[in-house]
Amino acid sequence: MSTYINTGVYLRTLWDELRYNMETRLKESGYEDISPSHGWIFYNTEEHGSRITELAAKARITKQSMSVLVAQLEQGGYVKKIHDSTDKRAWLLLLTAKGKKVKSIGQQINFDFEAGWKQKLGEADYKRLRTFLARLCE
Amino acid sequence: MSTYINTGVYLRTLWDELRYNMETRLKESGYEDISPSHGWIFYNTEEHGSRITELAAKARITKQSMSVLVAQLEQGGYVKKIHDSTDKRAWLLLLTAKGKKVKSIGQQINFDFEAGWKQKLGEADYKRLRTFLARLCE
DNA sequence: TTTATTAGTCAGTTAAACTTACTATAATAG
DNA sequence: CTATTATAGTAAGTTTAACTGACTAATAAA
Repeated sequence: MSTYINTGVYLRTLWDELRYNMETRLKESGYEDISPSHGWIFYNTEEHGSRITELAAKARITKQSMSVLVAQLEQGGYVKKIHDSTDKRAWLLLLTAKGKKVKSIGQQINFDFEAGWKQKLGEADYKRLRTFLARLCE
Repeated sequence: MSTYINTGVYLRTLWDELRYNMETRLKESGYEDISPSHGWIFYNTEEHGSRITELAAKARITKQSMSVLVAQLEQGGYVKKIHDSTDKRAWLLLLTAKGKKVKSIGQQINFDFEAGWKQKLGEADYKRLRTFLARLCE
């Protein structure tokens, strides 16, 4: 009488493992002032610069909350703000060299962790899994 | 020059959609005193009863934090605590009838949402996806 | 030119985590 | 059989990341 396990439970379990790993590894690497919510900013800040309002909307938090997170990263030297030449009210958020380094470290940490998944499923099935997930995210 | 998207990004995106849907639907159904953190308790409280310490460890939060969440659910009438006959220090947490109802509503909400995913991938591929995820969660 | 919208800040609040310190019960070691 | 240690849970206070409401400045639209 095994009960049906919602797909979301699997997603949550795996996402949680991944996030836990990231926190642990980043702390080991000496980045103690970065939290998962900051991580989102590293990942979603565009090369050419992103607006706070735009980031907030994508992250589904208020612009005030995003302002606070950004201010923390600014203090840590991970991001900087420049004036937006096309709109004098607006700022553009950019990753600094330090920020870009952390971003790539983070991506590598996830990539390494996911290598364990690849091994568990085998190369072919892991690729299929990724295709399915990508289709669902479209 | 498309860059590799970490699998975790897909997981997070989908998990986020699901959670957002759950919050919206539960509120619509009139359950405004239940948050995602409480949802975890509904899902993980065993039929025969669970200890706070045990739940806290599984959820990777402190027992104090779990105590607070449990107290809130207790006040809402979703759970009750009974003495553990095998250990006089301990309590066993149980879902009340109201709690069980909310749990099944929640599962149905997710199931309905995931039906959209099933449709997007097709029955066969969705089943494969679930198998892959289940294997990774083992 | 007034009015509405948009980008962002400031001040204060809430929720869910945290830490440190505590009580009560149980298990174990001398 | 006591003394110590471990475990279950509570209490008080703190931190963090979210929130709301009220604001300024720049821009767009009527």
